[in-house]
Amino acid sequence: MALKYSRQREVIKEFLKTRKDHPTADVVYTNVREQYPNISLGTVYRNLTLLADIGEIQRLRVGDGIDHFDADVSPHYHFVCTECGSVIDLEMDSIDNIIDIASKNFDGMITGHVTHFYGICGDCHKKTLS
Amino acid sequence: MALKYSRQREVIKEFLKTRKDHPTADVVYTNVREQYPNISLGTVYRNLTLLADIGEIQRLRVGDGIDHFDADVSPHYHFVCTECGSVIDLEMDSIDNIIDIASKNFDGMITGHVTHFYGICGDCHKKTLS
DNA sequence: TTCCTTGCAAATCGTTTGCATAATG
DNA sequence: CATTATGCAAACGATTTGCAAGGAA
Repeated sequence: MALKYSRQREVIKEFLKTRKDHPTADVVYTNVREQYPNISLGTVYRNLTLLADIGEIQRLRVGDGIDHFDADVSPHYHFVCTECGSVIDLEMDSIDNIIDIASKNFDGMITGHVTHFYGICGDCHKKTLS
Repeated sequence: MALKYSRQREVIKEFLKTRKDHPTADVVYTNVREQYPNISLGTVYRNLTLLADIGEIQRLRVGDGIDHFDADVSPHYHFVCTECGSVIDLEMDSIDNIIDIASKNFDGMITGHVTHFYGICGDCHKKTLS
């Protein structure tokens, strides 16, 4: 179970840090391949899963059926544009109180929630007007 | 594009109405097959997709990678047990105000949100104690 | 007769896994 | 040397699709 160093894992992690658009595994693969031509898709998947499991990155499921990855593991929310599909970070106040609201009439224990917002992003909205 | 009657579609819709546990396409298939032995998986998928598109049912993506379906299209929230995977309806006050909170520092237009809660359901919690 | 819907099987897509080899500690 | 990680390709599970035949309007 002990983790050993791997160049591939470092490159993947570094690449993810440079992006704020929450790329998919395939996008990671394509890009990392430019600096590391021999890397395989399987290795990318294995490392993304590993990094997500140890909490160094975050796996995002925003409803399009494809996993996205985020190097920012701090709690924050995402917006998904129904027009272009882009995934954007939202700067917003905490809404953690919704857990209390949801817990009120529930006999189990709620430990977390997943929320993402959708609509039209600023860029797509501008294009609609022109 | 005009919709024509189909026995299969009716049976699928009726079955979904009898269940409040948000079955997957495969569960729908297996169950409908008992009353309609010749129905094919493809037909089930086609009709679930069609019904979701015209708003007669709801497609649920709760993060397990498998689509669930819900005959209740009224706005409500779901709880997912991390122990047994069951998807349960929550009776809770509206949290629609989170859209306003999210919109505050955002330049696009937010039209909706998806939220689901997770934790340990009542049943699993009881089993843990015993 | 038009054309929507079906059953079936093959295809697709994202993701995982087995295996022999390479790299790390 | 023990063990973890890799590349490759095959396998996987959920879902979609092409096609010829069946059923509704």
